[in-house]
Amino acid sequence: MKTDRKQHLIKKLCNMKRQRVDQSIVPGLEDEATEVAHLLAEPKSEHVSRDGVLCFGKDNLEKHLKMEDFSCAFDYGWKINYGGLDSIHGQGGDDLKLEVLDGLLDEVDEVDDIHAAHDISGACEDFLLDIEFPEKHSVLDCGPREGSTLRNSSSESHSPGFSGSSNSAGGISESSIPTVQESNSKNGVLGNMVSCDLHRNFRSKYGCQGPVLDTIRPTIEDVQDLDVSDDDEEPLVSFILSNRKVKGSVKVTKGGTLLRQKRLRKPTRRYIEEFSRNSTTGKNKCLKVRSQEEFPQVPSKSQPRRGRPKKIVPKLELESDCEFSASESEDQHKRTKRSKTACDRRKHQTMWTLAEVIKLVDGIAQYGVGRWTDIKRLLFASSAYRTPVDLRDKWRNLLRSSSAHGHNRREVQNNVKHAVRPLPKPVVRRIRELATIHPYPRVRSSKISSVDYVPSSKQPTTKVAPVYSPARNLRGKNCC
DNA sequence: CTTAGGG
DNA sequence: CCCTAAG
Repeated sequence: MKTDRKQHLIKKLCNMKRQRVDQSIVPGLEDEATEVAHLLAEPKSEHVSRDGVLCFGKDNLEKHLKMEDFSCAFDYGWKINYGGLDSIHGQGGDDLKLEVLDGLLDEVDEVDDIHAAHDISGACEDFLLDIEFPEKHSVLDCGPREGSTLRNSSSESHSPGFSGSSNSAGGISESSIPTVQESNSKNGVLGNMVSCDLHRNFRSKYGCQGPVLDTIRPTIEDVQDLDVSDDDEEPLVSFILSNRKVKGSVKVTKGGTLLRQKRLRKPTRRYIEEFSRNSTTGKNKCLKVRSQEEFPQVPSKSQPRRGRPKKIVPKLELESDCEFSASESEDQHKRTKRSKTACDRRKHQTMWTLAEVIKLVDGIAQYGVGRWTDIKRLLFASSAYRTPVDLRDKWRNLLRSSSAHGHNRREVQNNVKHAVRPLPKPVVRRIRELATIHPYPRVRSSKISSVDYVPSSKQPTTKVAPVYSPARNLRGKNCC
């Protein structure tokens, strides 16, 4: 009987929520919500609380509806259920999330970003899940603000009433607080306990940064354990979890298990080797430096991922180490050298987000191929990583991939989509266009063959050609 | 220092 | 991503 009523209430609530989505404000909902919340809290089944926790991050409303009422509705499924308006807003929300995250990441609210993200909004729909991983990954860069960003954007997606501020990046921080409260009240629908928990988290989050880590981390661990088996079924969940883990300033690329893996993997054999070596030689300085790099908190702007200095520091140490290790065999010495360099240049494979790719493509469209430093300075100025060389490499890869499954088989591409990181079709199209306009040296041959490139068409396409020389000037002028 | 190209 | 050669 209780469950019966519960369901009824949930449906009712659901309807109200839909109303709310449309009308943006429905007085009296809070009361109803509280009532339902009590009912739900009583059974205290595991999944209720879990859902509550998991729903915390993104699309609370969506998830609630999905899990409780529309079990078949997932991902964008729910958008379909809710018709045009919501579809638009939902997409807008996701789109916005992209923009906002990226914008904050770059600390520059460039209009370009918005353009870029907007361009791909259609594509995002398909690739949302794929985007989210890298996207959240990049969130690492903006620790403190990330929380509010996420929440803000999430609420954007289900409450059009707030979408007024969506266009201005400046309004985000302002609107985030009230929005958060909104989210909380929605969360409360499923359980006050959860709500309380969230409130705690929020409070600590907005109050002070320090304690947050300690507060959140245990929660994460708990939820993580619960969630392990559901990871496949609930991609959003993993997304949320990961995001929260990110708040713990731990680098995470995917599911929760990776967290521990990474942590465990940190003291590599090489590291231990070095450790012992250094301790025997009594050179702690080297060790210190290494330990700093071995445990990178986040690729923050203040600590560029790979700076030129890195080259210098190890070199000096190497020299002194050579002096010290006079007794060592040459082979060992050689190995030390190699391991040192390898250690310093360890791969921090920061995945390219779709937004980044689009920015890159935009930049290339603007400045042409080969002006990597300009593109880097103008579009990736705030991305501490991503050297011009990286951009070039990425472009090379993009060319390759775009030409790989180009005109041949779209279906295959769709199949590959799941295996490899897919590239939205519009983006691929742009890449291919750019590739035809200015073929990349050397790769050109394969490129041309696939696009049926005619050399004469390159010059007439003056759209980009003239940019080349102005860009030169720009480079000189551009001091920011 | 920047770019191209190879690994 | 990394490294190196070339301008």
